[in-house]
Amino acid sequence: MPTPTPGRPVRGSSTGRPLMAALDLFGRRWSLRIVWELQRGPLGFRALQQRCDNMSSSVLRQRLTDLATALVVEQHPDTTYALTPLGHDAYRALRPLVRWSDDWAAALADEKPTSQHG
Amino acid sequence: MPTPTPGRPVRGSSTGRPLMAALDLFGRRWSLRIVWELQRGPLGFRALQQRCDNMSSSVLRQRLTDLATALVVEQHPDTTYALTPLGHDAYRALRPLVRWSDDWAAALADEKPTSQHG
DNA sequence: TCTAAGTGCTTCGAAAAAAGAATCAGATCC
DNA sequence: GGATCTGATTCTTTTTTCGAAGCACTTAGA
Repeated sequence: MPTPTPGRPVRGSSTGRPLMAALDLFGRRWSLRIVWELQRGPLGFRALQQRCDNMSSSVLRQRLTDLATALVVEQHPDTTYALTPLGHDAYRALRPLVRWSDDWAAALADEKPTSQHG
Repeated sequence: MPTPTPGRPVRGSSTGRPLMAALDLFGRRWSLRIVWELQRGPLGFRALQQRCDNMSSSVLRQRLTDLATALVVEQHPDTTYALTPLGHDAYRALRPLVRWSDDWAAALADEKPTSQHG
């Protein structure tokens, strides 16, 4: 399970296009979430795990390795994990998704109202 | 494997926050890619499959169901699949990722040059 | 009508990834 | 010493994905 890297073929794409590598990296479970949770500041392994709804520690370890290899996350001397500058950029790139998810929630609530009276 | 829906607990989050549902939806393999490929116009099932590096048809079907339930994708009367308005918004929200992936590629190339001469 | 090729879609066994709990070693505190 | 944190590993089970094969249907041609 190699870490996706631009310039080389990745899961689901043989072109090596950076975007495809990014889609592979962030298409892995918990990747987006970890970036999201680290954005507010460095966290220790267990604290991060708790922030991520007590995700499996084995997977967390794997994702941290992936993201560190991808230079998105780094481990500080005090062993906490934090976003690199590149990681913060990734967060900013992902930020419009928050806005979208709110619109999405509104649209879904409109489409199928959750058993409200009217 | 229920489709993530804002307002209800999803894989990896019990809060029902829209963002967490979105992270679950797009954290599934191929979800991001499908939105990406459909952005240029409607595609039939097999054409879409080919665009997605011949991804497994069983997973494509599952993802299309997920995305359709989430009102991100819809099937036209001629059986082609297309983004809904909400889907196009999602694409726009994801677009900064392209920019980032280029920066990312540049940073990685800088960090570990791929065995170039000098 | 038979055949061939193209759809959208389904099924199923195998492989890969994730879940989840137990555990280890080191540090800290009492 | 004993309890309790920590980061990290290992192992087994469950879930997800893969990937090939096949089905039902449509179109086109002989």
